[in-house]
Amino acid sequence: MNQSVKAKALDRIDISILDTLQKEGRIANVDLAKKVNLSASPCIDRVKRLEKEGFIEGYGARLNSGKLGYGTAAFIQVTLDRTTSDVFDKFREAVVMIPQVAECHMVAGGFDYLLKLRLPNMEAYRGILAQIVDLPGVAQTHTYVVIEQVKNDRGLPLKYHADASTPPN
Amino acid sequence: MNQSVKAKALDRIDISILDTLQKEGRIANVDLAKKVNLSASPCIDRVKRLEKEGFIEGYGARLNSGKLGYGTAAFIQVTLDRTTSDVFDKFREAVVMIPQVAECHMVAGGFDYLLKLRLPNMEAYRGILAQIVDLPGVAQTHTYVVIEQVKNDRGLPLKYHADASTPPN
DNA sequence: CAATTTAACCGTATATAATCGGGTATAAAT
DNA sequence: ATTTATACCCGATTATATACGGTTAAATTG
Repeated sequence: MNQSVKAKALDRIDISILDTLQKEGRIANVDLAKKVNLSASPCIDRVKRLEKEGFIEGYGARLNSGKLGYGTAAFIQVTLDRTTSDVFDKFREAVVMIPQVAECHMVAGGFDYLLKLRLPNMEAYRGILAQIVDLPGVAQTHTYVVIEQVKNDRGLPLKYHADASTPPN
Repeated sequence: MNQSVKAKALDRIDISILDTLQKEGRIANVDLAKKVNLSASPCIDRVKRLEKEGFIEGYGARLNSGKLGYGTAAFIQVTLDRTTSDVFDKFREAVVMIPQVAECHMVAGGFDYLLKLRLPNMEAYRGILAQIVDLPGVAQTHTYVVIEQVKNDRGLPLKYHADASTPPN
């Protein structure tokens, strides 16, 4: 009983709903129902359940980053000078405030944090790097500029397993 | 005239719509209209226009990856053995076929590709790494396992600039 | 500067979809 | 075998999306 809402195993219809919604988040419930071979009522009940149980966290429009002034992406590896808990906390607190930092991951192996940046162009990079370097505890950074997006996440590869029910938490 | 559909500059209402939709992709048009101080008709007209002009590429549900069996993330740096065009092509073609590869970026600086993986757990990593290493042209790899997600992309930091209209392509 | 054109908007009417309640069949439990 | 629970379908009601016609304001033009 660790979840706020009891979550039973997902059946193949649930998986199909999730898979459809992660690709077509604004599909009409009527159409979603057809797709998963249900009538409208049980279909929307399932969607509501999946939302309440936390499998669906929300919905969002996928925007064209290039057309909106964020056509350039870069990754920055960050190493902190001392690995004490409060240095980490201060860095985290500060880095999340920078809007251009799209993602920040704490990683094991060689350095401490991996940041993903979204920028209008390479000129903008200068300013952002200055900000990153001045963040509390930063010892050194290494930048990798993205030349080409070969594959871009369009959701989880969901599959239904009858045997071992979908791996929990 | 490089766009398939002529796209005029976005005004502050367009930006507000995009910003709302990237966070609440399934908001009712009526409510979206209220939020941006419009009535329903011009609001839905704008949304349709933003879709047609390609600012909005689609909609998707945000799923809880942990609860769906993908609680572990890792980044893999990949260096290819020869940097000829057909080696790159073959690698690309093969890497996109692996479902666990959520993202693949070609990068400048030190190595060639940066992959982001989504995995159920660390055991699954063994199998995937074997696949990656066996991909055509792969000379060496280096893995960074994500310990903690400090910040996770919730969309672009959109802002309206009256002066220089939103940076184009 | 007045007339015309254009663009964006609003309100209303209609079509479509979401939602709710009632009833049924199936499967599990007693 | 009976009861209970679960998941489903159907139809009625409510809400929302959409299409249409008219209005205003700004920009353009004579």
